Amino acid sequence: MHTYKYPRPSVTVDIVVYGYDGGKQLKMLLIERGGEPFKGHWALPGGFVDLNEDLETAALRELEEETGVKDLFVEQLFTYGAVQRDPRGRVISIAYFSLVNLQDHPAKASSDATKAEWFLLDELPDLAFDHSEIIKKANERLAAKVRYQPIGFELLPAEFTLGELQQLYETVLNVESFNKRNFRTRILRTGILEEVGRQQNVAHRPAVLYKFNQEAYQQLAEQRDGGVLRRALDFEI
Amino acid sequence: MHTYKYPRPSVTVDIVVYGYDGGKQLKMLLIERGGEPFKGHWALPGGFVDLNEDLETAALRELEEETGVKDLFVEQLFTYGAVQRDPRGRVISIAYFSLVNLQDHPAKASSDATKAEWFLLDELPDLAFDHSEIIKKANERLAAKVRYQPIGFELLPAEFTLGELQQLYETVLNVESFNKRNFRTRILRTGILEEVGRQQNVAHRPAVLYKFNQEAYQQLAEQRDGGVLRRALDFEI
DNA sequence: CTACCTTTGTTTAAATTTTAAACTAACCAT
DNA sequence: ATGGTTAGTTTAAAATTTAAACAAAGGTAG
Repeated sequence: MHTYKYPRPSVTVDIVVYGYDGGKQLKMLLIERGGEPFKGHWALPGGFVDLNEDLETAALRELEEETGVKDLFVEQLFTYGAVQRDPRGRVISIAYFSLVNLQDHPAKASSDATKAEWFLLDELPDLAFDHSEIIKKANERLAAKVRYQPIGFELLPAEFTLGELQQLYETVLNVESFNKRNFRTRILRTGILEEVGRQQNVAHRPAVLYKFNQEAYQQLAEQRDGGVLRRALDFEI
Repeated sequence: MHTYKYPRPSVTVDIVVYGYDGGKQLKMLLIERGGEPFKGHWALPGGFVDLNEDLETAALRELEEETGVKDLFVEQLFTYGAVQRDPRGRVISIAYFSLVNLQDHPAKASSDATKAEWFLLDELPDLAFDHSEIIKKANERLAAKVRYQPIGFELLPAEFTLGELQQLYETVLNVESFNKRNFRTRILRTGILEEVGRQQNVAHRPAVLYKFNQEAYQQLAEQRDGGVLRRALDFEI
């Protein structure tokens, strides 16, 4: 038992993980809750923060415990602390956000969660707590992020074509399709792509395969104003 | 006394408030700590969250208690939870962020704080806890925010000239001076300004006075992609 | 009252960038 | 060989941006 002079809230983390498999829609990783409250409901992976671990560490630990998904980068999304958001009492939750390649991150339930599954974004079930609100914010963040940071590094296979990269952008931005010629020239001029070969065995002119140039990608990701990239994508969006 | 089955962290809020008075630099509101730890050191206003108040409410309450500053809009910045960030034990702090007009928000110390003062941004003293890190993040957020949201509503007097608005942008972005003619046309075409009269008694051609068009301003502030505004400012930055 | 100073505000032509049409290339299947 | 399909290039017209030159509206000094 632990005793304090003043009352204290519980603190949890929740993790919003987007997965991509090359298709026209993103997926999201959810768990089915094995305990009360909301037993049997779907929810974001997450749980209580240990006193001797940092917040991000807690997020990664809970995610792996509940879904088996690991080896990913997370970024902080928002902290939810409405007085009544959890029926167990005052619980403040720091939400995290991540993008992964679906092939490398299968979901397998364990411990607290009875199931862990990838859901298509427009087929999400009803969610426990205020998790719908968290996901709404995450969607906004993702749409905003795309505009000032490069995406793809975590979502695509190591080598990919410009067509695949464009498909990803169209998926994330939920746009029909933007001009292929211009996407090409603009993305290439950012310098984040490096040619690594050509497609094999396709029934048409083989596309050039690219990989991300780590250094240029990193630089774009860090410059928070996103000038080059924004200008590169500021069309048809 | 309050007893729990598992240990719990303390939860605080910290508030980064920027003030503007028409000059070439922004100011920031700090307090001198009246109690341990870091007694006598300067720090961001802030304090413990009550269990029956929302996070934002706690931020506004602590700010008013410590500095007398009230009636402002805050937005969440980031949550700091490193294990060793506070010598008193595990303390997780949700940082908030705000912009105010200095004329309307004088600082007057009270309660926990012995002093409350506005500091020029490049003359900040050494700070308690990890507050320097918080301010660094706030500065980044401010610079990023300017690019996709209109600013000025909270920072300028009700009526102002285009010159004053431009001065503000130059101050916030920390740029020398950008093209006056283009600033004019770009800002005007966003439709966020409304003419309300002319300057009086100035030793030169009097400038037109503007106020923000609430509706148009609000709309720009909400559309998270910031298209119009970004294009309006994407020059010389 | 006049000349002049300062800052505001407008017009516009040249430079740059964007857009998308037309075209060319590469591969497989039949 | 021919056709189907997707990849990739060239380029001229359209749109936008940039900044030079200029005009306007006050106050002030003599």
